[in-house]
Amino acid sequence: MAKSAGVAIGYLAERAGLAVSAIRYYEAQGLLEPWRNSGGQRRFHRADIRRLSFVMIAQQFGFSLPEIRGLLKDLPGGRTPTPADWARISSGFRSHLDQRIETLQKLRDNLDGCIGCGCLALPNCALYNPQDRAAQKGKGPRYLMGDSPEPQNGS
Amino acid sequence: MAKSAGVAIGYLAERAGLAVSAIRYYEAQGLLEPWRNSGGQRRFHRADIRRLSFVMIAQQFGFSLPEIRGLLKDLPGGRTPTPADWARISSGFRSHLDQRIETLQKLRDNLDGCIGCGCLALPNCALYNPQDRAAQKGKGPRYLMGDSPEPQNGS
DNA sequence: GTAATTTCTCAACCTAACTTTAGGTCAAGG
DNA sequence: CCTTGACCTAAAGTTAGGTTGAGAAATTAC
Repeated sequence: MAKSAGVAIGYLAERAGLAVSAIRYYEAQGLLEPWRNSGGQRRFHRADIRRLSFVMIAQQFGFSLPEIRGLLKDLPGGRTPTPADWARISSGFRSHLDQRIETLQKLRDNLDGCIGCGCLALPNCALYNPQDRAAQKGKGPRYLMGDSPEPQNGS
Repeated sequence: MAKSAGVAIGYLAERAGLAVSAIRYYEAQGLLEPWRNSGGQRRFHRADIRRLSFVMIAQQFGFSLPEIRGLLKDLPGGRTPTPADWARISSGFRSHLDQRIETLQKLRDNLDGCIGCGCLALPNCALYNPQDRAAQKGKGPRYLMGDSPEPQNGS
């Protein structure tokens, strides 16, 4: 038992507040592993509602689906996750989140300084200086989010 | 004078740390308005380096290109922007940025609470509860970032 | 006066995260 | 039995933010 026949995709979708198509897509991305009933239809654990909630939260935190799949590795698929399971992966979240917040705050502080001094018009402004940003790399969607065109002299 | 022949796209690209193609794309999106020389090539103001810097910063802040175009409306295209110009739109930034930070902090606080109490497994957790999120709408990429499938009774 | 760069346009391609569509199958009700 | 609604698969479409490529014209360098 324990499996108690499972729930259908439509039910899961409604409970999670997602489109059915999104859930199929998530399965294709390896975020869920439903089984099939005799007629070939997907059956899910009720606990997958929480799993999907987690996915949605993680997305709000800025994680990509592959990254979320990684986080979910820590969540046992077979049994209902315990609070301890959630706590474990949640704390992984925590550090990512802290970093994002810190980055934004730094950006804001910089901006504050610039507003005060008008240095966006000057070459020594950290926010302004393109070379700084180009140098640190890996920020925005630079080069299709993966840094293709560069010198590439040697690995 | 003042226009002093302007600079070429390649120069601008290098100074801004962007690909040439990106700059053409930004022009197509209405973020820049270069003029053309006698041979039909784009010529830019030197001040456009800063304009592009602004675009890149705004992107890091999470603004979309249309939104950035809106912010740039306040930047006069014809003359070199003054520190006062930058200060004006920077302070517009400020409030957006504050909001983003606040949202993330709330999320973090919620998460902290959940880690402590294990309530991700319980129905009263704000982070967990799907219905809450489904109800507030307009968060993640729900329905292709624009809420299509909803009413759908007509058409 | 060439040769080598740059730049031009325009269309096609790319990734992420889904949705939509087309053509069929399964399950329940009357 | 027949209809209705939920479900199935596979492929194509969508949006954002660009990149890539082809073929031609303009600029720059020697």
